Amino acid sequence: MEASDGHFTRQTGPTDFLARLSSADARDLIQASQRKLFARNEFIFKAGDPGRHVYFLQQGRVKICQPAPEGKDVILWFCFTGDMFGMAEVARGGGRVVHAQACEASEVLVLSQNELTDYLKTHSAAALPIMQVLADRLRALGDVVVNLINDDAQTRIIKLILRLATRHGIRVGQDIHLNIHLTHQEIADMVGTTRQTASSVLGHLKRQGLMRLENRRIRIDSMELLDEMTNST
Amino acid sequence: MEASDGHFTRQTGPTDFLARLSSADARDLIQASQRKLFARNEFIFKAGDPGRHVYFLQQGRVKICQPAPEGKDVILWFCFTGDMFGMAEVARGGGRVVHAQACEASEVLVLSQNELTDYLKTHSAAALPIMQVLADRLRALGDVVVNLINDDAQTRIIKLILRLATRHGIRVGQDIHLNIHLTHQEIADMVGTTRQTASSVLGHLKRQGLMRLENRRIRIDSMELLDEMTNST
DNA sequence: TCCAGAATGTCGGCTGGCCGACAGACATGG
DNA sequence: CCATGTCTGTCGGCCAGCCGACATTCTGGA
Repeated sequence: MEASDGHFTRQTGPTDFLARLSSADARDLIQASQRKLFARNEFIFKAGDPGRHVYFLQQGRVKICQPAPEGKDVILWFCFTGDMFGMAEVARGGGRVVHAQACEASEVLVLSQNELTDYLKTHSAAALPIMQVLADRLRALGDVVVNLINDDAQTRIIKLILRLATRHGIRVGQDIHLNIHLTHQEIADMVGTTRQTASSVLGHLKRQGLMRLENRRIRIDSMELLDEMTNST
Repeated sequence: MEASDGHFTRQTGPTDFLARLSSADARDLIQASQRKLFARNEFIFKAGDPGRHVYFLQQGRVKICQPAPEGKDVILWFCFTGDMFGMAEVARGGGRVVHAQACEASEVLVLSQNELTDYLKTHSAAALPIMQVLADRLRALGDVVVNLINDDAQTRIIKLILRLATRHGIRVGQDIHLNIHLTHQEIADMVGTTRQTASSVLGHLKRQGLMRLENRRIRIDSMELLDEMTNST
């Protein structure tokens, strides 16, 4: 068991892009870019915007979600300190297809497309980490797709929690804390169910003592037991 | 390569990686890599393999699918002539999580991880097209996720067909031909339904004169009408 | 050319989970 | 510290789509 639902290792998170750059490359990136601040819930960009900038999250938390016709936005992933986002549209061209919204007050570095290509010309070693981030997300989305296709609502929710825990969880004593403010509605939207179903599944898990929600933040009591529920019931 | 210029948005296919390289870069890539042939249905790699090589499809068609616990493989996407695949694991490290299987006799260029990094050092302009390919797939998977979450079976199937047509369709007279051999089962697996439901939806569409299946290959009579069915019924 | 194995068409029963509805519990900013 | 709007728990009715089963058609390899 090596891949998707395995156990977690790095604290820096597999998503910490900035940490992967050499310190010289990171310094130059900071120098080449412009610093910007965003308030909680503010949009950094929205679907439909031109999309000529890449962002690096220096501090804070950002939610990437893709709007669907009837206002049902789907949360694709979260960005944490060190993460890069907005890259896809810059590389590929065309406008934004997703929103990027600050979950809390956040500080980002902004680089225009031209600045990025210039930077890459002189810092070719930075290309690989970028590919890594993209590759990593590709794999994560692949898992999501498989999950959506094969699993029932309860399993989807459990696997979502495990995915988040693996990527963003912090061990606190016996527990694992997820420092993401999530409503049942948002969980449902990430997993393709209704709020009601999500509520009932989460209630069920809570009653089994597998996890809690404290102030809309997930606390996991036992990854192992949660994982087991995946193949049964 | 050609995919003749009809009324289509993008011709060369957004997926044609090799076409995006400068001719010098492409030449060097071919020189640095090793040529390999695969028979129809042969696996180029399987989930669990080490995954230290990138592949460039010179000729043929390759199916990328991710295995799920109970043997229900999910087809994530297809690669056509000029496409790159196997990049994600090379960039990210870790074993393969997907299978790559030749849909027909295919010819690929193989590059080891080291050869790739060496190549990128001397051909830094090639980094951007790689990012483009990854970004493009990321976006495609995002669409799939939203589609899976929001739409019912019929709409999912129609949108799948439209996606494939947009990316890989070839205009032939009034029709658009999709040169991909697909069984109902495979369509169902891409879209998260059962074979029976897929059969019935496809039968329905055929009866409406919106599309046909000739020798397991999709022929679309009217993209417009198909598209309309997306928002109704 | 022929034939076995694969793919398709279709039916009915059954159920997971959607939908609407509402009461109670928070949490947050004034 | 309170009020209000948001979030959570839970219920019952209902239906899209799953499942199993079967007959029929197709097709690709020998």
